[in-house]
Amino acid sequence: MGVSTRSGSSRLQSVNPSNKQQSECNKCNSHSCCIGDGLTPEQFSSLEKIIHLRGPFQPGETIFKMEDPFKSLYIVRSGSVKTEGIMSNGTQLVEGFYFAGDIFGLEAIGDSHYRHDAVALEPTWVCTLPYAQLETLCSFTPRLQHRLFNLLGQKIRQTNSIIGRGRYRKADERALFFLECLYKRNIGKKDGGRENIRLPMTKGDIASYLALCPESLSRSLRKLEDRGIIQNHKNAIEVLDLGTAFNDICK
Amino acid sequence: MGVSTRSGSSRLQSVNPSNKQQSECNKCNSHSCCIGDGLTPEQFSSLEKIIHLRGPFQPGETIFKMEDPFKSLYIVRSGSVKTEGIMSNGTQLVEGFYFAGDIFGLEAIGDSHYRHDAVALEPTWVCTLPYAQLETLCSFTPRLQHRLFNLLGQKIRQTNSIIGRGRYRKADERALFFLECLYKRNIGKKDGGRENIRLPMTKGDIASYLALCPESLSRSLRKLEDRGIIQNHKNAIEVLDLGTAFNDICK
DNA sequence: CGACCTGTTGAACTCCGTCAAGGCGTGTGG
DNA sequence: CCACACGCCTTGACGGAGTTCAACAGGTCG
Repeated sequence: MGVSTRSGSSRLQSVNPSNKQQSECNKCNSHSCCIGDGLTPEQFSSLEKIIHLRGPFQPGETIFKMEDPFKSLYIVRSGSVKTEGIMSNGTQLVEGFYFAGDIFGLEAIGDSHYRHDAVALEPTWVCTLPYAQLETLCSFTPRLQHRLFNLLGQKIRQTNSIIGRGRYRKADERALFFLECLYKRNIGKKDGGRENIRLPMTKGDIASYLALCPESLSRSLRKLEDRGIIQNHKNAIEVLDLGTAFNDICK
Repeated sequence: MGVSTRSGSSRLQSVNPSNKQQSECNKCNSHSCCIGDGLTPEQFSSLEKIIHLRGPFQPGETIFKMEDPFKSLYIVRSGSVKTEGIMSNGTQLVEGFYFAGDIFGLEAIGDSHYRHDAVALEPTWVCTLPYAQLETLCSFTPRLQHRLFNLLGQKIRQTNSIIGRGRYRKADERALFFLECLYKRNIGKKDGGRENIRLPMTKGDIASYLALCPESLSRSLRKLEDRGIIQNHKNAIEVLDLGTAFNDICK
């Protein structure tokens, strides 16, 4: 869930759709992004007909809420999104982070409503994929069906990898693993010569996502900093020696 | 993942296919089980053509291994199955439990191989659903496609519910929540007047699944026993007062 | 019978959550 | 412009929950 561990479509550059026209995704030549990979032009235009661009959402603005009836899947076009649910005791918890090219809302498939809120972390544009129409389109387009099945399988694997195995890790390892995931997505995005992981979410959000209290995360980051692995900033983390540390700490 | 929280198809009785003929599933009138819900007879027979019955697997016997190339989804016909993966440091961890009517192997969709081993917990029969053929069939059968999408969405929700939210719970709550899930599946299966939860897996497996050490689970079960909520046996747990305790402890 | 596996119990220690306080950046209002 | 409040993050001290280590009980299988 959330922070992607894949490599393929994760390099999608974020494109700022400043005009409300359909803008070109520099991977797929379409705003339908990664889901349209490998379609013929005709299939592509069918897909484009059902997709809508929505935005901009301002930081903290809600894209959909738990109570909303499930109508659409979403793809992040630019910006970033968190999803957060609520425990039976009332505490909120962050369930995923999504960046440009990521699809979200998959958890709601087969359900009547969403199970969590989706909130923009920064100025954000999204594409909506009306699900009923998408499913119909899939039944005429084996390639699209194949893509969607694969995305769902991938989502399950990601959840197992990050959430599932994260449970067995200690706080330091969780923090490091999280950074590793973000880092993989940010390859090539060097700010001023140094490799930076930008953090559009708060540290509190990260802590919640990792099932840690904010204090524990803060201490873990401090430890990593003391070891010379990272440098901790307010809205970013500077990467000094992530690779070897990762192999070292997470074995 | 694993322990199902749904209610609909969970009541599928386990059927012992003692003859290798196609045997009747008493919900779907077919060994294709829940996935074939709502298909026309012709669609049904297409589905049945690609499905194969395999078994019996003996306790501890492997149904598929991590290294195996992904070829098929599986449905538990009778008996029960655990899936277990391996952490980077080498420790094994149980990722799911599956009972009659449950589908497993979904995590492998879109991947070249399985990500974990599947092991029978007791004498077990399974149905194999060759995935490539299933996908092809889906593209001719919107209803089947719909079912499979829904199963995938459901799987994601289950994982989020049990694994995701379980992380924030304390040991006692995790144990209780796990029992609650099993109990819901076992409604109507009263052994000798008292409500029993049969445990085909070891306590160690359960502990691993809940991300606890076996000692902690043992102590948690003891606490629940002392409170008069359950009675702990070797391969079963007797339910005394689960409902109120659940509302009480998990709020 | 003894070897082995699973599960349970006790004691010591470790990690992390909780509580409390303070620093820093930002926005607001005087 | 400064004062102040507020949210976010950090740091320290403490305590509790859970892991680790060790020993043992009960069942199963050779």
